[in-house]
Amino acid sequence: MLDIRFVRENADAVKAAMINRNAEVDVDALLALDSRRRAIVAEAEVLKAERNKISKSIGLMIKEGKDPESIKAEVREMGDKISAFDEDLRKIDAQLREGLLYIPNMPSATTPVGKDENDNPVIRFWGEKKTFDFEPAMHWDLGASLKLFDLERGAKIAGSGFPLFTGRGAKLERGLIQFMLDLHTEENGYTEIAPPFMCNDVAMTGTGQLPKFAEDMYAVPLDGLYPIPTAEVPVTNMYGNEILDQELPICLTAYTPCFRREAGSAGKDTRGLLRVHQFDKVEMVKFTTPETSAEEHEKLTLDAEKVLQKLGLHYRVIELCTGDLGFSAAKCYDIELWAPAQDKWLEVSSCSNFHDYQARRANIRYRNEDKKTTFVHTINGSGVALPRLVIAIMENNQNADGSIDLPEALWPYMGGLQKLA
RNA sequence: GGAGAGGUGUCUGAGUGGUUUAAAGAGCACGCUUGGAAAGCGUGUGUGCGCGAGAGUGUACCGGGGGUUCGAAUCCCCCCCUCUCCGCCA
Repeated sequence: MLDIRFVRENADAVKAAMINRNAEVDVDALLALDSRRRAIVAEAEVLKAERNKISKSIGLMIKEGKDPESIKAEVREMGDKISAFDEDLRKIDAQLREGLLYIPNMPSATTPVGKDENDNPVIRFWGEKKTFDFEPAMHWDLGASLKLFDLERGAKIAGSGFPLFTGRGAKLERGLIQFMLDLHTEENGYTEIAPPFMCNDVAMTGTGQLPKFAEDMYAVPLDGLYPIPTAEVPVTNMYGNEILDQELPICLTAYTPCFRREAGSAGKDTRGLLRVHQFDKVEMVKFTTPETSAEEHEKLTLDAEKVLQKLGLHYRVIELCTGDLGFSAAKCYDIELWAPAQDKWLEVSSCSNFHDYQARRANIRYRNEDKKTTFVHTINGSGVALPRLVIAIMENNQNADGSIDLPEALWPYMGGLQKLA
């Protein structure tokens, strides 16, 4: 969330940023609450100071054998007033926090201003489009004929959007996960984390899923838990309410399944593995100082790209403009894979710098060079999400006979298997 | 799920209603001392919020939330977590 003091001192900039984001936020209402809050705090604290003084003198009187009854009544009255102030304050604090939790992050100064996804600039391409001397098949047809997954049976036991992988398809999932984790831990310098796959509402609020996006998540109300929509939630919040004494940056990677209700996208991309309710993903998360976060964000994006380069897949990197930027992000690159049968770019990674937005919500701090406690910057990105990666591998590497060549980097992870036939 | 024991600052650990403004020790920082170091001595050492240009000052915080009281780390209620034993279980 934003710092209320920042909002107070930069009200116009905040309002402008919200317009660029297409977000409707009543900044003035929040500032009115804030000034009421400070007025009440000031008044209440004067009373409290006085009460503390008199209470102390009552203690002394008792020790000296004097009768404090007359003063007690007076202080009791004071206490009632203080209680009333505290009650008001509790309400205002809650309203203020709630209001702040619904304000999206300020876009970075380097984030391009734009209205929607059509204004997202392409930053770079890698590789090139593959050409075929036959009509490339869709991944759902390839997957069915090669028996890599069985989406009907997945739908039978859980519902559509819950893929069920079989045989070599299941092994490919496992192999890809291990390939990516090995790459990030052995070459890119990340430490592997195996976190809980469910989180509570505090964690979900810390990274920004709650309170605004509750309907995007599955929930287990009986236990107050949510199956995670991304490893970002447990891995970022593992340092919640802490002052980190480790050297920054901290670079972590984690494999987790991800659960998303995809509310609001019903009927879109419903076929095959394009958009599913449960998928596997390897995530990278960094905790950095404000000074190095921009640089670490660029490096993390390159770390995600390395996965695709090793697999020999054509991709492009785009930068999200202010109108398309995610709620908590200040700056974000999307990496998109080319899928020839789909004839589309498929998003497989979203690499975001959140600045101190999540750190403030989750209360994650470190001591800077002056020993002053400071909010860290958090960065994360997919490295990468599996279903669309699998689609791209299948569609790009297919042969006329319906077989699929596996990228060489995967051979060791597939027990030497080089081709799905 | 049942029974019990715990949760105090960076750490160890005292504190069962009133100069607690949380003892003491360790650690850490700075200073003195020293050829240099250790030891010794001295000083300092939390977080949030309010006010203040600043020095500073007020307030809140002893797992979390409520309550009793003029006054709560301390008493009462609810919850969370850790440990031990029992039960159940991959």
